Amino acid sequence: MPSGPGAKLTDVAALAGVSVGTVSNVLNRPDQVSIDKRSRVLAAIDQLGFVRNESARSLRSGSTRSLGMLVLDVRNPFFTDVALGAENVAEDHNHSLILANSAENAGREQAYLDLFEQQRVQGVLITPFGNVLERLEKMRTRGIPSVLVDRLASTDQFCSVSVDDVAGGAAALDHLVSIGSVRPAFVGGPFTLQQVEDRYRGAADAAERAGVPLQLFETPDLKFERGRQVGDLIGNLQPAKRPDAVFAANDQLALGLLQSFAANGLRVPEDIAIVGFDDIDFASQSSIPLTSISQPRQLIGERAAELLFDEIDSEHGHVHSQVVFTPELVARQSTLRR
Amino acid sequence: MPSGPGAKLTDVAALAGVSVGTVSNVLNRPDQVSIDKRSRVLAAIDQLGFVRNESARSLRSGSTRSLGMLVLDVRNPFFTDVALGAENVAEDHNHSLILANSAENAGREQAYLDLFEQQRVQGVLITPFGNVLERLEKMRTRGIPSVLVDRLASTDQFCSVSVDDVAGGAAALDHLVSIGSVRPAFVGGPFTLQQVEDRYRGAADAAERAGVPLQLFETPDLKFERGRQVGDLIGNLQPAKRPDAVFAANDQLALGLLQSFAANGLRVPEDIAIVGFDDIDFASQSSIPLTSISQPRQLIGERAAELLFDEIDSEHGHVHSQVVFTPELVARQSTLRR
DNA sequence: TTGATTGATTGAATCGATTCATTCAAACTC
DNA sequence: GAGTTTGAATGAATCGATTCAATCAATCAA
Repeated sequence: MPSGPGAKLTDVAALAGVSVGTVSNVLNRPDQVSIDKRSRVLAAIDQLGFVRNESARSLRSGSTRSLGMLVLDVRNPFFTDVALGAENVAEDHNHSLILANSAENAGREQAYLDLFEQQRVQGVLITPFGNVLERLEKMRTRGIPSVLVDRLASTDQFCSVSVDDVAGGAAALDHLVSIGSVRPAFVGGPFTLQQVEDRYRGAADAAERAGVPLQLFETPDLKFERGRQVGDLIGNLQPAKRPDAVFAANDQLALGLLQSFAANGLRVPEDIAIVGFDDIDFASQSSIPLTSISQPRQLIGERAAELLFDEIDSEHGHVHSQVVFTPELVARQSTLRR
Repeated sequence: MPSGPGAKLTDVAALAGVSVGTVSNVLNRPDQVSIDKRSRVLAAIDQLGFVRNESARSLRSGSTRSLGMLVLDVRNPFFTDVALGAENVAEDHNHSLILANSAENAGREQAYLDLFEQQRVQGVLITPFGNVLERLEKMRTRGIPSVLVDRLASTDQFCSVSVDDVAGGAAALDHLVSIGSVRPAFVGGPFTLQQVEDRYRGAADAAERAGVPLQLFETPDLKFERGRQVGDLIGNLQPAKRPDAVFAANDQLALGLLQSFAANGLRVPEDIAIVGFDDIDFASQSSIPLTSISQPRQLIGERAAELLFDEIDSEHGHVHSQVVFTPELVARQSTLRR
C-alpha cells in the first residue's frame, strides 16, 4: 500500500537506511552507487511512492530541463508540426517543451515570455509577433537564449531557422509558366507580413524573367473566407481578362479559391490552375488535390531546437547561425498540364 | 541598465530599504502594503529587472499554478480546440496549461504523467489512451485530481466531459433518411474505439427505426487514405447496389471518400450523399462543403477545466459529475436534398 | 492618559532536493 | 606494514521565495 501524499527524499533515505546524499545519487548518478544500496533505495522509492519534487530540484540545481516554445497559432498545423519536431529533440536531451500560443497578440506574447522567465526555462523557441527582439536579447544576458523560428534573424544576434520564401514564390510561378500559364495572378496579403512580401517578390521576379505579367489581388489576411471572396471576384471576370492560374500565398486561401471556383462552375485546372503554399495535409486531401509549396516543418522544429541546445550547452563558444531551408513544389491535380 | 542574471528578492528588499516579507507582500498581497513602500518596491523590481523564481515560489508555497493536459494527438484540430478552451479557463484562474501529446502511445502517456507529478501540477485533464485509470486514482490520493476529456467515465470516480456519440450517429442517419436516402452505408472502424462503436450503434438504431437497411464498410483506422480506398471500392459497385449515401465515422474519412468519388466521376450529393463527424474546419472548406456532426470543442475544454478547478478548490466537498454534450448536425452541400 | 484594537512591517524558519567537502574503508604500491 | 590511491557514502549548507508569529506604530474608546 503506497503511502499518501508527499513522501520525500529524507523519508526514502530513512527507510532504505542510507543518507540523503546517496538517495540523490541514485536518482542522478546511479552508477556511482553500489548495487546493494542502489536496489535498497529503489525499493524504498517504490514502497513509498516517492516522486521527486521538480521545484526543489531545479531551485537547488539552478536548471529546469525545460524549453519554452511560443507560436503564433496552435491551431495552425504548420506550428504543431514544427512543435512536434522541436519536442522530439527536446526529449532526446531529456527536456520537456512548454508550448504556448501567442495567438498573434502582443500582450499574450509578453505574458508568456514573463512566464518562461519565471519558470527559468533553459531557452526559448519563438516565432515573434510583436516587437520582442530587444527583450529577447535582454533575456539572453540573463541566461535564457532564444532561437527564431520561421523568421530570418535580421541581426546576427540570434540563431534562426526559416524558409526561403522568395525561392518558394519563384518555384510556384515557374511551375505555372511551365504548364502554359500566360496570365498568372498572385493572391495574398497583407504585405506587411514578411512571408507574403517575399513570396510575392519571388513570384514577381520569376514572372518578369519569363516575360509574363503578374496580376495582383491583395487581401487583408490569409484566411479561407478571404480566398472565397477573391475567388468570386475572379469568377465574375470576363474569360478573356480572367487569370488562367493563381498562386495563393497560403493553402487556406487556395482552398477558398478552389471552393469558390467549384461553386461558380470554373474547372480546375482546365479553366484556371491553382498553387498554394505550406502543403498542409488538407492540400492533398482536397477533392481536387492542390499543388503546393512544401516546407520541411518537423525539420524546422528539430533544427531550431538543436541550435538552441547548442547555445545552451556551450559556454560562450557559440556562434549564431541562420538556417534557411529551400521549400519544394509538390505538383498535384490543381496544376495538371492542359 | 538592468543588472545581469539573477537579481533576487533579497536584493530588491535591500535596494528598496524594506524587509523581504514586504517585497513578498507586494508580489502577492499588494493591498496589504502601504502605497509608499509599494511603489518603492516596484521601482526596485524594475531597476533590477527582478523576475520571481517560480521554483522557489512553488516549493515553499506548495502550489504550482499549473495544470497538465494530455491529449491523444496534438496534430488533431479537435484536441487543439479543446486545449484552447481549457487554456482560457486556466488563464482566468491564473494558471498555465502544460500541453502534452501522448501520441496514442502508452509509454509516452505514462512518462508525461510522471512529469506532471514531478512538476506538482494542480490537476490533470486527460484523454486516456492506455490503462491509466488506476494510476489516476492513486494520483488523486496524492493530491492531483483529474478530469476525463472526450471520454465518459465508466466509474463515478471521475468527472468527465464527453459527447453523446450515439445521438450524433442517430442524427446523421436521420438526416440522410430525411433527404431521401434508402440505401445508406456506414464507413468506419475499428469498433474497439468506443466512439466508432457508439456512432455506429446510433446510426444502426436510427436506420432500424426508419425501416431502412444500413450497409457497413468496416475500416482498420479513421485516416484519409482509408476513406479513399473505401471510396474506390464503393465507386466500383454497380449503381443499383451502390449506397446512395454514406455516414463516415469522422471527417478525415469523409474527405477521403469525397476525393475518391470526385476522381471516379460520382457526383456528390446527386449520386451519393456524405455526412462526416467532428466538423473540423476543413469540412466546410472542402470544394463541396461537407455536412458533418459538430461537437462543441472549445466548450468541452472549458467545462472540463471548470470541473477540475472545482475539485481543486473545494476541500472534500466535491461531487464528481459527468457532462455529456449533444452534438449537432450542420447541413451543407454534400447532403443537399435532391 | 491608559488600554485595546487595528494594520503595517519584520525576519527567522521553512519548503525538499542537490551539492561538495569530508570521512571512511578497501585496494593497491613499494 | 606504512603510505597512497580510489571509490562510496555522508550530512550540513544551500538554492530563493513564502509564511507567520512577533513587533511596532497609529488610531480609537473610555
